[in-house]
Amino acid sequence: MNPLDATRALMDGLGSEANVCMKCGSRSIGLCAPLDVAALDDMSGESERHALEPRDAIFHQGDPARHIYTLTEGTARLTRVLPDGRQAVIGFRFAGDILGFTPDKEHAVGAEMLTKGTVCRLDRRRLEHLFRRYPVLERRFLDLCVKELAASQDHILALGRFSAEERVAGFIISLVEAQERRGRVGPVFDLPATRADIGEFLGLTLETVSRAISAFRKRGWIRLHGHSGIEITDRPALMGLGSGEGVHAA
Amino acid sequence: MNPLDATRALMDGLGSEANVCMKCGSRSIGLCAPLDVAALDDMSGESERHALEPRDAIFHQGDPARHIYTLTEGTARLTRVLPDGRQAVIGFRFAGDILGFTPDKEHAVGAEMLTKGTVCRLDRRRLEHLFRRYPVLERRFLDLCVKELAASQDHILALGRFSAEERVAGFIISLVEAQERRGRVGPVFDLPATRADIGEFLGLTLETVSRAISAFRKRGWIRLHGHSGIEITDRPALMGLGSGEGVHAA
DNA sequence: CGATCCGTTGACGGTCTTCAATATGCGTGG
DNA sequence: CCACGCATATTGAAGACCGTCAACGGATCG
Repeated sequence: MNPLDATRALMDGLGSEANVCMKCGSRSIGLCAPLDVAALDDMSGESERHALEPRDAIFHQGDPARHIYTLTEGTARLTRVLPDGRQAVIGFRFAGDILGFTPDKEHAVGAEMLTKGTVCRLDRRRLEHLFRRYPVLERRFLDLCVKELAASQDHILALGRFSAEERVAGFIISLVEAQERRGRVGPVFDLPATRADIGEFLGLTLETVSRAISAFRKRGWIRLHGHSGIEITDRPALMGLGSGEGVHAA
Repeated sequence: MNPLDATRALMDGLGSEANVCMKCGSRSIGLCAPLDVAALDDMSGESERHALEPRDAIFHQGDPARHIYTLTEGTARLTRVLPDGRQAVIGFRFAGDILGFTPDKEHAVGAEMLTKGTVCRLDRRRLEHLFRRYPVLERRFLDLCVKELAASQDHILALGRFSAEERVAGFIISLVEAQERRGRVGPVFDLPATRADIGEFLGLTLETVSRAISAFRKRGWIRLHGHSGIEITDRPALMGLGSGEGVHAA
């Protein structure tokens, strides 16, 4: 995997294929891809939808892990907090991604909405049941999980070795690519996270993120449209910086 | 999971149960735990052992992923390199851990020995075959993979939010706990990685790692025995620092 | 016994954080 | 529709932390 794909894959998280799941509506569960119609029916029949507002929690760190969720609309962030209150954003999740899957008793991370949206909730025991009935589903979880792991490792690489501007550039590119993979076309893309959210994801302060974005703007690499619109005007430049083709050339 | 467990679980990686695998000898493959004797026999019959020296590569980043490996003796590191040559150590692996499992065509990380040791090599197609014959094995991979993912997320948290000393303290604690879980008792533990390796794992330079270790020594928290022996003399202090009970108290 | 690798320590400089002030966009209610 | 107020973003200045460069010390091995 290209290091540029780091955050991209991370943010895609579990499930990013584009096919339609019966009850969940327009956007799909990547998981459903290998299932036949009967299985989809099973799965849909056992899930319930919930509408959520910005800042609503889907689940909290430490909650008993009784359900898994599919984010069907909107954007969410995964967070992890330390005993002393410091917090990090572990990743962002978009429509089609899966949240809260763990073999543990409790959720190790919390999940909160950044925008309005909806989730599909599936009881964990029912998922186990589905695993037994459709073994291919379990294999799919395994594959997605390994992909996610690779993405996390890329993020580790970025946090450990990238400068502030490199991280922000990589983040913007991954955000754009994630939206393109979901069918977005226009030159203006969504920037659903605040500077603070981005900073907590990249291990930077919000000021440093803001300065990096301003620098890109001044160099003519991007243009901002309001508080949540971003246009890429020099994609190669951003990609070069964000994928580790640093000055430290080999 | 306690944030302190971050690196610990990461370093344990896939597989840490203590039971004996037929051919691999003394230390076990965690994977084998749920299998019966016939299955173990199958698995052992299809693997081959390799002896390795320090700095030997087990596989390189980009190699076709044709095998998976069980580290049966010794310590290894997983590395990932950037186009410009910058490198990060993604994690350390110890006896009993699994290396190189991926659904992708190529290895996304490289693996090299830090010490002398041996690995058990299993053809990937044979693993797929075993998955079909013993479905519980696949489920085990999934669980281990999710655990590993949680560990990576803790490492992300550490890289993004911990100071240099906090990271080094957390690393030492996890190293010690990993060895204790493998049955090591004495007050003196093994430190199989160089300052440079530790630095590349923690996103620091070797000098900064050295300074942190010196600081702990001067505070009476640890004592060094030669180049690869470390004794913990004030464990609560190290644990407090390494688990994020920072000054920023809640 | 010299060579080499690894670790330690010091001085200096850069990057990013911190603290602070100001500006801009956005929603609300007049 | 415009004015107001709040949240978010921007920008500046100062300083902390860590990286860089460099010299030295100690251990191991041939």
